[in-house]
Order: sequence, then C-alpha cells, then structure tokens
Amino acid sequence: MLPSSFYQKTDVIYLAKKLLGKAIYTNINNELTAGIIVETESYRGVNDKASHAYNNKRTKKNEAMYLEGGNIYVYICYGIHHLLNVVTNKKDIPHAILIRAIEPTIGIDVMLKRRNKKKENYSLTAGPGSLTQALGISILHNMKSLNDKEIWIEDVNNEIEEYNIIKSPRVGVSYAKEDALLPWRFRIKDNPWTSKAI
DNA sequence: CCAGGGATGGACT
DNA sequence: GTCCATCCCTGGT
Repeated sequence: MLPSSFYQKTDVIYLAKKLLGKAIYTNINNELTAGIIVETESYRGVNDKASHAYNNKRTKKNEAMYLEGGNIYVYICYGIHHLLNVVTNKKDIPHAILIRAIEPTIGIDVMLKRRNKKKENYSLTAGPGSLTQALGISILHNMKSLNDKEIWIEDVNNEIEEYNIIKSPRVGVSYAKEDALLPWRFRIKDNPWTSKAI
C-alpha cells in the first residue's frame, strides 16, 4: 500500500505519470480484484479550466477534491458512469488524477460478472466508466481513503520510464478552452489495455 | 422550480 | 460512423 506521503506530493503531473504501472486493488463484498494502471489524466485544481474545482468551485459533489491527498473522488458522469479519481496534494488544494484504464490481473472472473460479459477482451477495463464497474467502485466510495482495506494502490516494482509514456490532450474537455490542449493524458506506450478515446 | 448538461460506453447501421 | 441512456447538481427564472 502506498504511503499517504506519496499522494500528498504537490506535482499532480508527476504523480499521474508515477501512477502508471502501479497496481490498484479492490476488496469489495469479499471479492478481490486488481489491475495495473495504464492510463491517467491530471486535473490541476483551481487554475485548470477542465477541473471540477476550477475557480475554487466547491460543492457537495466535488467536496472530495478538497480532502488531503490519498482520498478518493468518485462522481457520476452522464448519469450512468462512475468515474474514479485519486485526490492529490494537501488538504484544500483540489488536485486529482482520473484513472482512465487498467490492465486486469486478479479476479478477472469477478470483473466479467460485474461487467456482464462472457469473455475477456480489451473492453473489460479500458475506459474510466468500465474499470470502475469491473473493480466494483461506485459513488458509495466517494470521499473514502486509499489507505484502506476496500480500495488501495500498491507499488509492484514496475516503473514506467518517461520515454514509454504517451502524452496527449485530455479526453472530453473541449469546453476548457486553452487548457483543453494541455498534454495531461498519460498512457503506457504499446499497452493494448488503454482506452480507445482519440 | 425545473431545464440543461456532463472527465462515457454500448448498441446499432 | 451515429445515437442515446439516465443521474443529479447547478444556475437561472
């Protein structure tokens, strides 16, 4: 389990790249599942027009972003999809990292059941709404800690070098004007489990 | 009070 | 490629 100090570092761009290659685990309803994080996006708080916390926006929905690093921000997108963010930085600095895809490693049978699929393929966990469903993560986990027995992240000695990280603009944030072009989406090069979004 | 809309994914042509 | 399901917070009336 990563220490809280990891998440409380101040550079959310650095941390989004550092999360690549790490393993995220859930143990929900006594069912263990896990995968390697292969795609992330950074959201850099009050000055980032794509962030839910832009301009110090603070509501019941995004309150989790203002917790200290190492907590979880889950919100529902389009009324259907539960999207998982790792909160970073100090308390009251609302930085977050969206987990966009994982490569499944443990509990694939459980993931198939949760996703209502018969056969494993790349659509099992590629995409932010898909991986939360596979891992059993929902809005119920909003504001919970990653230093916990239900959801946690581990270093599995799988460091991703800078030259193996693809950087591109974030997905679905065209409303963010000039900030929409920032290359803050990170993917492991040549990994087939990343999301298919352009 | 209520219409609008979003860090998407899946079904279908 | 196109369409659209469906939640709930937000902001304008």
